[in-house]
Amino acid sequence: MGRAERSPAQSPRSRYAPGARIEGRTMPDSTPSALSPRVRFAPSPTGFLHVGSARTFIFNWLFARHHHGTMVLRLDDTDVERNTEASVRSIFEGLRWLGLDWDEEYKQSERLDLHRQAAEAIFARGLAYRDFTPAHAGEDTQSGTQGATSREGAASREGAWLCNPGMREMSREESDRRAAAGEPFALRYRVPRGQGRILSFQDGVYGPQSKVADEVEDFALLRSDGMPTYHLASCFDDADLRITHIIRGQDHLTNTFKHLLIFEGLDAAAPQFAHLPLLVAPDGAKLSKRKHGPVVSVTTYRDAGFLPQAFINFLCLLGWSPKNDREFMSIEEIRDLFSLDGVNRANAVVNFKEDDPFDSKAVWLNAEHLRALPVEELARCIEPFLKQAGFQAAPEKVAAVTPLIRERIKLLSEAVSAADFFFVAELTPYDPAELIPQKGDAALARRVLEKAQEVLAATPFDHDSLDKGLREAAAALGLKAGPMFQPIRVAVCGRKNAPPLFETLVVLGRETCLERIGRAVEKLGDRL
RNA sequence: GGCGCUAUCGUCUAGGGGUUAGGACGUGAGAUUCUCAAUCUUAAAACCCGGGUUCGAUUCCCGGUAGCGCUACCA
Repeated sequence: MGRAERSPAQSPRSRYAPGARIEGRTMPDSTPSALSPRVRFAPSPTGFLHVGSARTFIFNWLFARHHHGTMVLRLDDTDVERNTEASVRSIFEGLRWLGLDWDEEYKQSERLDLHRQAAEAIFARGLAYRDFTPAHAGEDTQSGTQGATSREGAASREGAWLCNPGMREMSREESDRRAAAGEPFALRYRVPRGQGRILSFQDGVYGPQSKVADEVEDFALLRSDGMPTYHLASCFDDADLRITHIIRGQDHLTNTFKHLLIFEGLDAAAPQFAHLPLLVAPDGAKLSKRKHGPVVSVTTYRDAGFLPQAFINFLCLLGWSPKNDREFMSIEEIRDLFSLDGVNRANAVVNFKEDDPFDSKAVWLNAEHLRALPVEELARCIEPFLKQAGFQAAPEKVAAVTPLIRERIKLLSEAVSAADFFFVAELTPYDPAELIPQKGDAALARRVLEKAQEVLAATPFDHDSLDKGLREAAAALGLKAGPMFQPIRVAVCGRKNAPPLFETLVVLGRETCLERIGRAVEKLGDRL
C-alpha cells in the first residue's frame, strides 16, 4: 500500500462523484452506465432482514432512484445448507414494510449452471486450478496452514495462508487424471504471484485502494460439491446482470481485490465499488442476533410501531449526512439529497441499551414523522395496534382519538397505553386518592365532581361549551383550573396524565363521562 | 500472526492550517400550560496519543494505540 499509487494531485479525501472523471480508476468510464446505473441488493437468506442489510438496501435504492437507474434484487442463496424458505419470506416481509421498490429480481440458485460454466471458463483459461486437499472439517482451523501441527507457530512464521502445497503447481495431466478418477476437488483461483502485480480500484467512499496481488490467497471458486462460492456467483451475476455500481458493506472492502481478479478471469469490466461503513452495537461489535437480540431485525422496529419512513430516515443518518444539518427528512428529500460523497468512513453505533432497545434518535425521528402525518393517515397506522390490543377500534373512533394522542406518542404501539380509556368499557381500577387535587381533600373532589355532573348534563357536548361551562363552574366553586380539572380528568381517564380535558370529554361522549364521574363519586365515598 | 479500514461531545454527525470547533438526539435548568406531552429558551458535553511539516495544527505527513473488517470449499 505504501507506494505511490495515489496521484499527488488527488486529495486522499476526494470521492467518486457520479459521472465525474476519476483519475487512476481501473475501468473505463465510457460506459452508458454512467447515465443509468444498475445497482443490486443481494441478501443471502440465512435469517431475517438485518438492520445493516436494510441500510445497504436503502442506500442502493437511494442511489438508483437518485440517478434514475435500476434497482436489482438478487437472492444470494448459494449456501444451500443455511438458506431457508422462512428466511426468504422474512426478508421480503421486511422489504415490503420498508416500502421501497425494485425493478428486477433474481435468484442465484436458479443460475447455477451459469456459475459452473463461468468457473469452467476461468479454469480453461488457466486462471484456476483444482485443489484436491480435503476440506477443513474443523471450524477453528481457519489458519489453514495445512499440516500445521501448531497453527499459531506456523502463522507467525509464515504470515497468512496463500494456498495449499502441491496443488497450484500440479501438472494438468495429474490434475485431470485425479479428477477423472473421481477424487473431489475445489476449484481455486490462481492468483498472480511474483509479478509485482498491484490490484487497485477507486472506492466511491474509501477512495483509492490497492493491494499487492502476492498477498491475496488462492480463494475458492467452486466447492468440492460443485457448488459455486459466494465470490464466484456474486461476481458472475454482477457482470452478467451488468451491475454498474456495487454498494455494499465495508466487510467486503478487502474481498474486492479477489473480485477484481474474478472479473478479470471472466473477461468482464469491473463495476464501480462503494463500501459502506458498518453498523455496530454500543460495544463496538458487529450487530448480531445472537449477541444483541431482536433489535437487529427490521421487523422488531415495525412491530414496535416505527413508521417505515422514520426507520429509513434514521438508518440513512447512520453513516451518511446531507451536510446541511438536516436530519428530519422525507424519503423524497433524502433521495434528492443523496450522494456517495456524503457517506462517512467510520462505523456507526446503533445506540440501543438493554432496557431501551431503540436508539433515542430513531425514536425521536419516529415521533417527528408521526406528527408530520395527516391525522387520517396516522389513524390508519394506529388502528392495527389498537386492534391487536383487543380494543374495538372503529375507524371513526380512532380518527377522533388520534389528534389527542398524536403529540403524546413516539411509537405507534404507545397508542395503546395512551388511548386505552377511550376504548375500554370499564376503567382499570385506579387509586381514588388520584381524584383529590394537590391542595384539597376528598370533600373538595366530591364537590368538583358533583358540579361537573351538573354542568356536563346541561351543556352542549362540544369543546367550547364545555370549556366555558367548566371554567364558570370552577369560578363558582372558587377554584382555579388545575384543582377543578384534575378530579374530572382522573374520573374520566383513570389517571392524572392524559390529553387535554375538553377534547377528551367530547370524544368520550356525555353518557360515558357522566357514568365514570358517578363511579368516581362512589369511590370517593369511602374516603369521606 | 498477516493484510486492510477507521478515529470530533455519551450517540449520530458538520467542519477544516488561525473558528467562541457548528447541528441533532439524549441529559440538566427555566418558560408556557387544566395534567402529561408538544413547543420555546438555556446549560453541561468532543478534536485518541506522540513526533514531524508550518509563524501556527484538531485539520497535512509519519509512528503508536485502540476499534473494526478480511485472512473458509460462509455470505
